Amino acid sequence: MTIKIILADDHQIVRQGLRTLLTAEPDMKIVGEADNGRTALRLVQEHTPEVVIMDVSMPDLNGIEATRQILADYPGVKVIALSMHSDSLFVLNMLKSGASGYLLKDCALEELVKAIRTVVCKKTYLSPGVSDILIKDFASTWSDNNSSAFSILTTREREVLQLMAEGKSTNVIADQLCVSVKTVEAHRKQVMNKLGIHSVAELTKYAIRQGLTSLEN
Amino acid sequence: MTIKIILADDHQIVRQGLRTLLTAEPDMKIVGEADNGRTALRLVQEHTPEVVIMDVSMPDLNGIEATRQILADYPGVKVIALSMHSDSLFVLNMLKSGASGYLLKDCALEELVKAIRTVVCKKTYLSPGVSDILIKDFASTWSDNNSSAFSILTTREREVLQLMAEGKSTNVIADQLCVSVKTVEAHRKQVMNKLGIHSVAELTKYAIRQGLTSLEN
DNA sequence: GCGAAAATCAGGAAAATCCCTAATGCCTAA
DNA sequence: TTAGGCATTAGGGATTTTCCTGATTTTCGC
Repeated sequence: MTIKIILADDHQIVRQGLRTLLTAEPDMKIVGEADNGRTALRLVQEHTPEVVIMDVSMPDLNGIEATRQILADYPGVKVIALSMHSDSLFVLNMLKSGASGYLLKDCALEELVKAIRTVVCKKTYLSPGVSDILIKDFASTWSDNNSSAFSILTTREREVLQLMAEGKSTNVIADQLCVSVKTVEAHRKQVMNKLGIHSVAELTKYAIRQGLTSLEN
Repeated sequence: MTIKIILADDHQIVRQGLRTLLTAEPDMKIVGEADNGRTALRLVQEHTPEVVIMDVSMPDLNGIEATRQILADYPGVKVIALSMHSDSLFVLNMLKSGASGYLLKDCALEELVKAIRTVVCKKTYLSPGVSDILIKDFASTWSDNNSSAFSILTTREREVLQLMAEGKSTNVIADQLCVSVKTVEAHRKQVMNKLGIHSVAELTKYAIRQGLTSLEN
């Protein structure tokens, strides 16, 4: 049986590399490619793949949020996170969102094949080094700190927050989400109230700390 | 001869610890304490100390900027940077600003005494580990990348940018700098033009990358 | 000193934000 | 099954901020 795979990464070169590698495997087939989370979401609905290779930080809709939404609708899909940073916040948020694996981008390409085979067998796969991060972090701050963005904010609110933190104006956000400016304003207001933060600058910092957006881009 | 010292750190506990340690040295005297860069600046004018112990990230006016301004007026003053993070951006910007030493906060307190004695003898002192960072970084990205905030923006513009990135409104910034709102607006506009960035969110990210503000606070 | 750059400020138009209100749909507990 | 809570959507009008243009004073290097 063929394993259907979707690639989601905003760097074309990365996608090319992965595609080349994976097409060499006779029992794997890439059925779709996305350069942002929103497209990935749509492709999953279209193709119901077994596995999604998901970059953590992507513009528009990030990998963490995309993973949450995919798994809410398709709990059987296996998501493997792929990231440059071994930043613990990203790793933890990604795994909290339900990812089955976490790979660092500097790992050997062959590792990805191994990871895919592992997760389709209902197991999980972590890059060497990632598990260390987990242990260190669980031991310290994160054990019961459950006030992350993912428990206080609604899905829509997180979306709006991310877009704000990416520097988009209310107008642009409204367009992108296909709702009125007023709605976006309402969400932003709600986010600010919930977090007790009333400036875009501090909202941006919060979003970065929570892994909703990154310092780059 | 007594070495006059000024402490600038926004954490009271840190200042207390340092004070306790340094008062044990018969030839050293703390002549002033500040919890932000602006106060530090004023204290230097008042006391013309030999040494300033300067935290890198402080609210209102950060340690990097404060160091620049102090050394512009008092080139003989020795500034020793003190920081939690061994983040290379902070280290490099601090040293570019003219600091004579860089200590990590997790070093032994006795190291500070050693550092002070070293810098007053016209030499420099780096925490073990900091020099590694320098070498690694100079080798890679930083060799000629001179488009940092410190070469494009004026002093005033950096001040305004930092305050913006701390979430302060134009109004508050104007108050704090004792100028009119219109002036702050003009500076912000200028900053945005120079950087080609036109949203507070992205300005904030830029400021973080440049070490003008930190993710906390 | 002199010129360029920096820092300061004003007025009015345009845009974004804030505050209040409210309809709709969905889920849950009584 | 119905009432209530929450998420999402949205409008109107007041308020605030931003944007654009232009101008004066201050500073600083040569």
